[in-house]
Amino acid sequence: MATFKPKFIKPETDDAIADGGGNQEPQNSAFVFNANHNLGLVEQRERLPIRKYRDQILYCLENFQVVILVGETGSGKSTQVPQYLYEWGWHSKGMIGITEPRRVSTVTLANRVAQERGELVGDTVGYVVRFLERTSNDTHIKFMTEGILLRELLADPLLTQYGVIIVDEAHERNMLTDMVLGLLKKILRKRSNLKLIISSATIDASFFSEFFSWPRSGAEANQLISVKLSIEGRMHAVSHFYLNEPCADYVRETVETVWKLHQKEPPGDILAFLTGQEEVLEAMDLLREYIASQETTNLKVLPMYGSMTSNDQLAVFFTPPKGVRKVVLATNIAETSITIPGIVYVIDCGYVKVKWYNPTTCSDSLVVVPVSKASAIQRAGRAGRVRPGKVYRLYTKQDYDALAPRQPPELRRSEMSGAVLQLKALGIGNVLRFDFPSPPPAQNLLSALETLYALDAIDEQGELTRPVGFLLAELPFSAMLSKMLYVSGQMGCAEEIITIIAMLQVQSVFSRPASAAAQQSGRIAHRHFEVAEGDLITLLNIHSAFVEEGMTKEFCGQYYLIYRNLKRACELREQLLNLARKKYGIAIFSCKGDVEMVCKCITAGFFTQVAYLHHSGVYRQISSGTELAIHPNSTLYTLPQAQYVVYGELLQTTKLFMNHVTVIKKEWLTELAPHYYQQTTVRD
DNA sequence: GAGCACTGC
Repeated sequence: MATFKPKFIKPETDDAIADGGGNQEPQNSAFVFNANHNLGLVEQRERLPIRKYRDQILYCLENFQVVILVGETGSGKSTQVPQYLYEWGWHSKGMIGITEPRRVSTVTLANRVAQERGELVGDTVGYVVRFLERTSNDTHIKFMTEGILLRELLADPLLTQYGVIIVDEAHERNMLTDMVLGLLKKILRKRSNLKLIISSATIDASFFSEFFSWPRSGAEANQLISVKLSIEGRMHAVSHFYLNEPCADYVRETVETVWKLHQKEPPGDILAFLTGQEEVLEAMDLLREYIASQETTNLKVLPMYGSMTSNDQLAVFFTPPKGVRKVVLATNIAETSITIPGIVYVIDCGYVKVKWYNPTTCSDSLVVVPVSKASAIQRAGRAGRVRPGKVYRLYTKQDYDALAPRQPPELRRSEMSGAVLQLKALGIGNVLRFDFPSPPPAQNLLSALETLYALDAIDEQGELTRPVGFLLAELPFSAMLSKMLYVSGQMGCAEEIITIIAMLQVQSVFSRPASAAAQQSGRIAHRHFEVAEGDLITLLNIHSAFVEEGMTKEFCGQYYLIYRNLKRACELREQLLNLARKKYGIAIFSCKGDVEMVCKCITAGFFTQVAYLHHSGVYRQISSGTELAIHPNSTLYTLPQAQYVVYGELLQTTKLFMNHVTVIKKEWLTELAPHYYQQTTVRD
């Protein structure tokens, strides 16, 4: 099509391809193509791209304390490097520990490595994730989640059991990754015999090598601490195309690009990235208009976003019939979490929706911002998995060049009270001076310290209090929920509070179907559990009903609930009950239907997050007077407004919305948090 | 009347 080509220019040099070749394998692919799947395990190991780097890796580890391994997951580094170290005898200096960001990959990798060694997992190769442990005295290669290593640090601050630590997927820069890296830096300076391997994406390698460098004295003064090692990957080349001029409406531009691509380009499926559900649905409608204008339709358009039911999501994994092209309009879910097969063309709108913590209002904002280069590269890489592909970026080459290298890491965008508590428990007195890989805004740390002080977890000097502070640091959830649990032990309703906490740990239990009719039925079904006290008591009701009805899928189907999440909440609940009783000595009693008691415990955790009904008819934050609204997802949205409520979280979108809302009585505030609420500050 | 996406102790 003549009108199509001039819109995009191909960069004159191919350095855009070289630097943006998509050399990043998704972290947690649902599908990993293995060309050697019918070879024996030994031959498979020999054929992996990483094999030819083995001696180099071992050499670097002999000579440097920190090795930064740059390359993709498909290169086999997560499974092979631990084995190379073991085969070379590194385990004689202590265990080889590998941290992973997720439970599933931890278990899968351990199983795979054990299998390659012809052993059962739990022997030489073991793993530890929350609630699951497969290790023995013979375990020398130990896979674990980052959270587990952090917990081990509490008992063994110098990690004396370990000779080498491998931090896998470090470029993800989760909150825990950053905590672990900051703490490891401290340890490495004290223990010169501890080695660290960081697995990273290209874009972050220099950052890590700068972070892991510090002055040394004597003969070693000029010797570098870290070294970078790049491992080539197996991706196909991706050609990059840009707009000549910025576009005004990227949803429309996406649709037009899909259509032109479809007319002009050879077969191959299309994946388009948009920022949210609303845009995906809008683009679907626009594209349907194009399709309706044609006589024959050989284009299959599919949406893909997180809140779709998993059944609807499955549609994108099917191969379309011959002669039909599949177009997937997706949110960021397709960037790393889900790998859609058959994609040859990618359209990148250039924006992403992110959550951002605002310490002045203690709320999260949901904002649309330009993507980072790392994301743009990751998105483009989705086109090069099956054969050479093409990416169409709906912005100019100049705009691309000006993009930030990466999104600020999670730790800089999040509420910090949990992290601060952890650091305090590890003996780091002044968290403002802790060496974070990317320091969070001081404001975020100060706001976390204020919260912890209000919860009575730290004293005026910033020291952890006994018993509350130390208990809160040990409990595996947020400081406010931990406080709630602590108080519930004293008030005799820990059973109910543990249920509520477990329900809050899992993703939403409410199913939200795509069709309008089903949405309406779902809403009516959910009303069955709703109570005037609010969302947390509603969750309590759902849990009881689920258990009473035999925890069946049928029950969930009938009431539009997500079985998978409810079942996980029940498992979590059982384990929390055990943990609270055995490890923390919390008395587990049920208040047997005394709802007021449960609401009081909720208040004891959330008392810093209170809103009162202003005479103008809107809610205001009690501490600041800021206007707040009940989130439409809350059960209280449709009920008459109560005078006082506490909330679990604030989200800024079109308004400042309160979520997880519970109705309270004003008197409880001065009763449960007298140090925080002087009688006079509680308004009527 | 509104919902980027995840993960962990």
